[in-house]
Amino acid sequence: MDAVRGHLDGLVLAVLATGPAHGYRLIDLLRERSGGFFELPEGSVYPALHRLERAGLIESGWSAEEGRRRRVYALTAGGRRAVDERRREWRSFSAAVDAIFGTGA
Amino acid sequence: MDAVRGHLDGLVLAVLATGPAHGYRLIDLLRERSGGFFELPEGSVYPALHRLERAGLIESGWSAEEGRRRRVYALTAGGRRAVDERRREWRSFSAAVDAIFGTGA
DNA sequence: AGTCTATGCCTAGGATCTCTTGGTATGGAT
DNA sequence: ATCCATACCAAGAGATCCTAGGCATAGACT
Repeated sequence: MDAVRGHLDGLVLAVLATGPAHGYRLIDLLRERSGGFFELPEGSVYPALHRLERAGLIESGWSAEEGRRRRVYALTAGGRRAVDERRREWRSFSAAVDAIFGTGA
Repeated sequence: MDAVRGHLDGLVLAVLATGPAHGYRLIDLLRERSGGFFELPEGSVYPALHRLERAGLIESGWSAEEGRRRRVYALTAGGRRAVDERRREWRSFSAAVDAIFGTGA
């Protein structure tokens, strides 16, 4: 999934905008909501989560239900603003790329 | 323009699919056809062209008209196939991202 | 004649990001 | 008892884009 490069953070934020989730669950949600397109390895998603937390866009807490340790992430106020920003950027970007590729085969 | 990461090669191929061009002109075409969105520095585009030529997707020749030296690039047969492939990949990818971002603000 | 700007090519190095590969641990099923 | 899914993490490799330079010619302006 090298094509997500530069867009992964926005995607993670967008999923978390629909509710808190832990890393492993997030990978499932990204796959499900993309119609199976995104099959992201843990080695991509976990670093992204740490990055976003360092940036103050998400925050985490440990959940101990069922005895399984899970780090659950949720958007901060800044994160909620960031989602809208990333979505706007994505729309501009994809419109630009669409214009270049045109309506070919 | 860090967002193009991973998609620049496809964009370059798409522009060259509409006719040969030299590097400097390519930068103009990318800006014009994207409605001013893509303002790519030479340091991004020239390496991309060299990459694509090494990969056999484009080929170049020197043009000396007007005394100005220009390296003009054109798609190879493999390059023409690659454009269609890249466009399909882009469509899949952008549909997946759209699905994740949803129809929010 | 000299200078400036636009055109036109190029490269080295830094920064960032994703992926590969490996490790650790628990819970449930066989 | 063993295996697989769940669940977290980190180190290092690889790829790519940008910054910041360098070099050269043509045309315009002073």
